Amino acid sequence: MNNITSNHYNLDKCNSCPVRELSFCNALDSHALEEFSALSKTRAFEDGQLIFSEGKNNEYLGSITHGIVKIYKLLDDGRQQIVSLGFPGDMLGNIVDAEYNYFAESVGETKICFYQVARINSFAESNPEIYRSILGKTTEQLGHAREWLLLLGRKTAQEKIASFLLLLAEHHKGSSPDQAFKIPLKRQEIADFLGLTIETVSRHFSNLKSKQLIREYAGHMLTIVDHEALRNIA
Amino acid sequence: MNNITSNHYNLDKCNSCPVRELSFCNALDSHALEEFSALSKTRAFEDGQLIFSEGKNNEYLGSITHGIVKIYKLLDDGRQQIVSLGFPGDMLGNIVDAEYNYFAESVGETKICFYQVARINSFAESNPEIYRSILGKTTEQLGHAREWLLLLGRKTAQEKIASFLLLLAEHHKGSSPDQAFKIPLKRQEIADFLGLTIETVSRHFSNLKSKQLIREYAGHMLTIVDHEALRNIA
DNA sequence: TGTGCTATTTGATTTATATCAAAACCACCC
DNA sequence: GGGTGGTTTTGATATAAATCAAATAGCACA
Repeated sequence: MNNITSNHYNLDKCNSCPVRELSFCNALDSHALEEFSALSKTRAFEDGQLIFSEGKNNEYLGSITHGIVKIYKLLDDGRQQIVSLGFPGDMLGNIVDAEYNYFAESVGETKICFYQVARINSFAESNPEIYRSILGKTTEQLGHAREWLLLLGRKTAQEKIASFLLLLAEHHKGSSPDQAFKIPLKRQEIADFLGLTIETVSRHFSNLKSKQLIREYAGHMLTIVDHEALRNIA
Repeated sequence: MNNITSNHYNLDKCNSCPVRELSFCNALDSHALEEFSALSKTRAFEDGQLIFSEGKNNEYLGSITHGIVKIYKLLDDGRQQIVSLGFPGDMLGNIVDAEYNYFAESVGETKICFYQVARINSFAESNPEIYRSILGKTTEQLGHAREWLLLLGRKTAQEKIASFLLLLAEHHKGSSPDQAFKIPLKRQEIADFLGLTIETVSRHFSNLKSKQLIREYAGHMLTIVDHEALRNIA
């Protein structure tokens, strides 16, 4: 990542942070947090900006504060697989490997709070609980990855789509259950997340619409009409 | 897991441990290791024994010392997906979640060194570096899981088989490159690892044999004849 | 040496999804 | 308000892998 310092703003720190309770820094007490937060730099991204790149030096650990980040891998011939979607509160990157192993790209407008890995390690000398906290986030990501292994390896296209829609709905839990929400990914991205082609995704969306389980309007606003039926499919 | 104390032997501790350099306990200095090792109980398993079960209390963290463990998830109708193969030195379970999220089963004869999660946490109060070490193993597993997401989502059956064989070969690196090794999994298990059916696995094995890229004899001893070609396929 | 039992291979056929192709939709901009 | 480019939908067809079915191989044990 180049130019980490551009575009950042250090003023509204953790106290006004929207993911204060969710982020890995949550484990720190207020004294430690004050020290820790001084190490952070928040940066904003527009839609589709590359955040991390495979093979690059692993210099930063991030915490997503706004928006969504897609993490993906590529095969030589361009086939792509999204291996994770990062939502607010999710950790981005790791402090273990010497290099990044993935591409990370913003989906819509996104803000991320970055820490230098080296600084986290120094900080940890007097605050080792930060490792426990990062471990918690990593274990959570491992759980999601393995859930998706089951989906990719053993679910049908219809089951994949239903699971995906329920995953999105999970992230709008705050609002009422039948609330409409925006589908943040394009059809091609959904395909790359579910191991399908764009046409198959589109067809199954149409199918669910015609069965009245979902409705889509204004381009990409989605309402899940029949949660129960969708859960049975998934 | 029931009956943790049966079948164990505490005599040969870390000094004679075959995975001393690989396991998460490696991070500890000899003093800390002495204290830590007193908490461990090693247990042996025969082929096909259930080690962990989904939904059960997460009471133990393990380190595989001998053999292979398959970690898998199930769908309601019995479809199965192996989400990880654990080899010697790999960590089994986690210290974060309240419950196990997977089934774990021995593949062939297996030995595992167990620690109670509660005891690890007490130990960590004076030896917090153990968290950093567990984090390292967890990050490694996350990397493997995401590699497999790419495989399941985007690779063809032939590419899957080739990748699988190279993965196995990786774990016999010690021996010479063209050395024969035993395929530890049955065809059905390979299928459940690669998101295929048993017939498809069998056909592609036959195909690779007829193309002289691999040879198989004495039931399940495998030689990779043409590493390079296999790597090109994968 | 034969008798089951399970695992594996091979064959025939079906099917879900991919591929190829074109039309429809949508957002943006002059 | 009508072009322009990208995205999505829909249709026709192809194909890889699944399914169904049966033969073969391998192995434990009488």
